[in-house]
Amino acid sequence: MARPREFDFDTALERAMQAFWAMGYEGTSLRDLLGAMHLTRGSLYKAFKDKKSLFLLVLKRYEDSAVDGAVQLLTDTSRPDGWDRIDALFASIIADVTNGDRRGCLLCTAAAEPASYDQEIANAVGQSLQKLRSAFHVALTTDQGGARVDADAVSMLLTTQYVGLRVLSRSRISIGALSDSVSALSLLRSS
Amino acid sequence: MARPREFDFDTALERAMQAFWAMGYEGTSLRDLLGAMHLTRGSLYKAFKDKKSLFLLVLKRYEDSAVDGAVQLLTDTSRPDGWDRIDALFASIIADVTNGDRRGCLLCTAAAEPASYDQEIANAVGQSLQKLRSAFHVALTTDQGGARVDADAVSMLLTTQYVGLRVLSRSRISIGALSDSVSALSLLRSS
DNA sequence: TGTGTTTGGTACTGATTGGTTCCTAATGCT
DNA sequence: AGCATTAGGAACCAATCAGTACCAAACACA
Repeated sequence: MARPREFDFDTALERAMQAFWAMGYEGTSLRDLLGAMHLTRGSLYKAFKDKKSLFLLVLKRYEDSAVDGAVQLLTDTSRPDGWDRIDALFASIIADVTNGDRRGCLLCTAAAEPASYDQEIANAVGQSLQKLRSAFHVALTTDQGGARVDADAVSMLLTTQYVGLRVLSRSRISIGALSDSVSALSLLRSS
Repeated sequence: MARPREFDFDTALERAMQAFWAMGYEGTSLRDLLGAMHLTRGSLYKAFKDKKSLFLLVLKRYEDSAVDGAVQLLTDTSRPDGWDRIDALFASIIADVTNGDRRGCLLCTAAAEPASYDQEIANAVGQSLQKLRSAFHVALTTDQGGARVDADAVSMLLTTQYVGLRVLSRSRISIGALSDSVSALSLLRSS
């Protein structure tokens, strides 16, 4: 009934995510997006309404990929030791940086930006972080050592640690320093 | 031998710091700065060269005020219990948010921004964070309970927590969640 | 083969970006 | 008083910002 779309919506969204991931919301201009997504203005605005709407879709996509990936890792009870799962998650953060990926986390970057003054963006970011915290909580309470009473507090500490590490990943901090931070988490294991 | 400056350099710098603190480096435009500093373009560019140079001065000023304040708190050996000092620092972070100050930390915000891709800015940020980590280290090794062998790792974990909390402060996260994170730090005390 | 509908692309919008130019005003020194 | 030097301020700069208007191209359906 009408001309079909020439580009793949999902591919374009993925590319937009990569751009926002590297440069943040304000830091990514429309030109950047058009280049990364291989689109022209007309197509972008027709398909995604405007920059903020696109970013909200990207946040959703990020939650469905990166965040849910972390959540699955943390809640995978086939690995009976919850702390093993937590260690694995933080090890993957270090591994990213070791592999030269210093983009950190889209959500964590967005949280620091003025973009977070926008209610819809703040809600999306907060929701994803809440998901992450809940997953930490699950890992702490499905630990083979048994549920701990302080899981609420520790899950939040781990979330804060996640955010801190991801933000520091974007700076030129040494991998050794990041590793130090992660290794200290073992002190929380046997409590 | 020439016309004297009509504005106070230090006051203007302080005002620039407040502006950058609230909106980040990229997020603060020249118009914002001129308004906040009560200057016109000519004065600003004559006195501060350009936006980035001004920001580097601001980072220095922030280190000399906010960071050094935290360092002094952490290294004040008149309080014999190092963990008391650490608790006091984190309590002040919560207090800021409780008092409605959700600006977080200038350095932490800068670390997340694309601004950190700039070497000079990244160096300044890294240096201040290193200062903070060293202060945590001092607090851990001048603790009345005696020096601990894992002070390197724990000091970095605390630095990461600091960054994470300051970034989350900028989002709409609840004070309760932030408090949870801080309260969990007590688990690191007796190890 | 039209006809209606949506796409892709270009040109354009007004506003804003960081930065410069240039002139006048204000001072200290001679 | 006159001169050198610098501050303050307005006008101006090209570049870029996000977003819109408009038109031809491409398709489904009749």
